[in-house]
Amino acid sequence: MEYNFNEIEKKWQAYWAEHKTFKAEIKKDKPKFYVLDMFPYPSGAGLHVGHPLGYIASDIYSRYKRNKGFNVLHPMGYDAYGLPAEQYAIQTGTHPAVTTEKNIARYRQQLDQIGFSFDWDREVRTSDPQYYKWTQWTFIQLFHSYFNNETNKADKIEHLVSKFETEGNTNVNAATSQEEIFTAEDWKAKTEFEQQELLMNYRLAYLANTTVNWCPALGTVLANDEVKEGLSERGGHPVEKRMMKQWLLRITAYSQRLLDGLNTIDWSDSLKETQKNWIGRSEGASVEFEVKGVDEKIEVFTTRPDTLFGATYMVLAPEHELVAQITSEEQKAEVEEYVTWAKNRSERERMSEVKTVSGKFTGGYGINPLTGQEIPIWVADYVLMGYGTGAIMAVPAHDTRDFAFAKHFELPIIQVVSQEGEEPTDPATWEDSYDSKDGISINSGFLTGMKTKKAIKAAIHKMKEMGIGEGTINYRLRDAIFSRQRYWGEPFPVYYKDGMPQTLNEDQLPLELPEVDKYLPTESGEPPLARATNWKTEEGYQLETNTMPGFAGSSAYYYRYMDPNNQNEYFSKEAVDYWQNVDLYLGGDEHATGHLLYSRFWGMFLFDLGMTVKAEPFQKLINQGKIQGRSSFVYRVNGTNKYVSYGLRKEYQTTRLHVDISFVNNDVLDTEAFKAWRAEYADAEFILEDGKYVCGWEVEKMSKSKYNVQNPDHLIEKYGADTFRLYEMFLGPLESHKPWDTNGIEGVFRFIRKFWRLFHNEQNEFEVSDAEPTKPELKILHQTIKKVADDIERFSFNTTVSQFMICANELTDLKCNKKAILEPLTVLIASYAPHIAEELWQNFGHTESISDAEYPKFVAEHVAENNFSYPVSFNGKMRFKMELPVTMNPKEVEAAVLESPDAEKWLGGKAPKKVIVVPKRIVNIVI
RNA sequence: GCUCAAGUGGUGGAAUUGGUAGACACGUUGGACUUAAAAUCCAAUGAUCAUCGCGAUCGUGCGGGUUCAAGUCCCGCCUUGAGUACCA
Repeated sequence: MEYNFNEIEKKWQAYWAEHKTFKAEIKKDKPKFYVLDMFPYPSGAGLHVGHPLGYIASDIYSRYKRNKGFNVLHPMGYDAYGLPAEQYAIQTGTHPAVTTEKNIARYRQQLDQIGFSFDWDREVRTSDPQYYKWTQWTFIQLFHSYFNNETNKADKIEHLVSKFETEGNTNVNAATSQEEIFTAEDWKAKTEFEQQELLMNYRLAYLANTTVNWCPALGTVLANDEVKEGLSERGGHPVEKRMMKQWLLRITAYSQRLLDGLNTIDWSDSLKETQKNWIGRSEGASVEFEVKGVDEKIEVFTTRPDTLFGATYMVLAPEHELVAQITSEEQKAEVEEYVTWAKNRSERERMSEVKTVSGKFTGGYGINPLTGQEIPIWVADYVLMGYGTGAIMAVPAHDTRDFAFAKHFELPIIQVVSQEGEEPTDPATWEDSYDSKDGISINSGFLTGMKTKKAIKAAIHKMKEMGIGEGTINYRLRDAIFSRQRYWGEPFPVYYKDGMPQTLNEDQLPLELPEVDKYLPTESGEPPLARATNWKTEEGYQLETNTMPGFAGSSAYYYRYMDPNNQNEYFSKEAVDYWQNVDLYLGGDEHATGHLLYSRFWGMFLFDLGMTVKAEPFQKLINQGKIQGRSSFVYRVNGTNKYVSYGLRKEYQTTRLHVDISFVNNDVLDTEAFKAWRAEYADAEFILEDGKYVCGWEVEKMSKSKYNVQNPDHLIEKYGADTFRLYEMFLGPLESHKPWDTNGIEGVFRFIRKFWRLFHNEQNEFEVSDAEPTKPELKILHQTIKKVADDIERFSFNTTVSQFMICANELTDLKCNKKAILEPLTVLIASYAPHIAEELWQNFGHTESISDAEYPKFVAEHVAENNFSYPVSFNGKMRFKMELPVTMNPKEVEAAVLESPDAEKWLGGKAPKKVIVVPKRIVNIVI
């Protein structure tokens, strides 16, 4: 074999490992560059061709930056805690640590054979006590912190306590769920238990009784981002709402900073948009409504205080605390029944019934503070307890949902917004609500005649004056539920003393995950950790039995990589001062609202503690697209065991069946392999076209059940890692989703062998010449130097591969085997195909790794041309080309073109109306 | 429903600032080499028309518009994918 990739690749992988070629160290004289991949969860299935796509791109970028003179940090590790290993443990009794270890070994072996430039000395695993010690440590800091809205950052809870001792909470502006105002005397009068309970309303990590997403099948609660369409993201099990006492992180305190920070980072617009929507900021006003005959006020949130005059009824969420108090005797039974029904529905049921209107009248009345009018109070599940205050004023004329509700229950509708110069019509005749963000107030007392924007301001001003409301900002973002009733996660560094949670001392960390007899909840429904014997502190206090969620360990691993073996602190000041933050982060977009939001929050908190130097952890972020499978199909003639070829299938009644892509080559089925596949196909008969059985195909998700999984191990065995790397990049733009084409890899394999032949004679001996390069040879080299650098910088990896092909084709045509050309070319390709590059580099006589080589300098003269071939268009249509010196000015070009015989033919004797000359681009003649 | 992204040959895709549409590959067809196959090399390959070695017309989802010039910018639609789901 001429190009023995197997031998070459093994040789260089061993070399890199042995010489620790990619070990990153702080080098203050060199600029740093931190390239990070989202670390994988090591699943049992191993990698398929989709997984390494991002790793290859980031590896190319890392190697390129290294050649460009940067000190590159490019680490890898494992997000080792997770549900699959635990589910497997429940079924088989195998400890999740064992499964995880095994899967990691397999991942490592698969990663190694692709030839990545990771610094493996920096590997982290979230399930390693030396790692999760710092996850626990951060939790303790969060517990002892609150968010000061005055300084807009986290502060020590002790500072808050001393304030309470001197002046109570009257002047405290903090992110809190504490509503009640108290004085210093009140504070001092409280028992320690009461004080601790109150502080929970301020802590950034706090314990609270709250509505959670409970997943019975997984036996745990889930965070909002772990629930997709009412089902658990992992496993797709139904999720329901439940009240439970849980740990939460007060991420909502950072809502505004999380929003503002988006303007400072280089992420895709769509990802920023997703985060913006998830944070969901809306400006509006809170308004108090008095309740007739009850000494309570209902606070509502509205974005349209200008429509207050159109509020004809109010709605409380079924869970609203005032429902029982407001409900009249006559309505009591009905309302109670409704509330019970609404509370007991699963999320999925609730969502599928979005279009059906339901609700009950409570019998109570609220008083419109501006009109003094009594309006009925309803309870309905279209109002959510989780947003705003869980109560609304309904303006049916101008809100779609209120309109539908009012129509259904025949409640009055009053129009209060109109368009300028438009006559108001009778709302009773409307088909839809009039949702105008931009109009003129009508029927609205002092607001009448004002434009919406002004009316909103005026309404807020008036309400403030009356002391019934004020302008407020609401966020959709909810605090993150941080407890999981699972085994395989970080234990909380928390114990309970007299019913109140206390944190362990930092010197007691890590609190290691205990052994349990079964990975299931106890008989009494407590989490698995309750099974651990003596799960108590030395003093005998009960330790927390919940564990932390998946995002705990992944929220700051990027900082730990900077100093992964530090025994004394999370990471040293020196390390973080040098490495700062991640310059380039690559990963899937499924983490848009989970990991990427929690990480930013976690990073901001560490920044507030003064531990880091950048508020945003990931400066540039790229989401690589998914690689889809290309499924193949056979067409079985119904009721027979005959299979008809794709082109003839219309002549029969057929059923389309997936067939394993390993039996299919260029859409032609290996019928013998197919017959051998399964017993039921052993006697299969085929109706062929042109002597072949042609399969149909479709692009689908890559999955086992569709028999379209491409295994990287097989491809690397067949073509080598360098070809595999090049082909993954050649498939298309990094960020777009694209199908894996089984056939295309052959073309890249052809290219790499062609490339190899440039350096070798017919006996496959390395042979390059010392001759001076010619102008065309220098031209293609320098074009390539420029194109490759430009394309890598803009993450256009597919076009770089094309350029390598163009370059190799051209040098082959020129029969160029000159060292002066091929040696720099080797450096250019080193980031994409590192093994072959190292081998050739060594043959040139180098003793150092090519990763230390300098990226070749681009010399513009080499690509400069004396002439430019002008495309000449007539009325925008290209008709002919004309070669002219680049030194000609537009006037001269125009003259030269008009004089040419070609132009004469197209002009047909007429004088051109206008001639446009763009130097070195185009000539356009208008006739 | 709302938000975002994307629609270019038989296929993956290229065209970076409005300036030669289809680079580079795959596939297909024909040819060379070979006992044969593989490998390799050469040629053709958007569609239609053509007195097919001159050429012409059409062509980047659809319909308009701006411009000397539009795949690229603007307006309206269609389709696909993703996210979100009563957010007041």
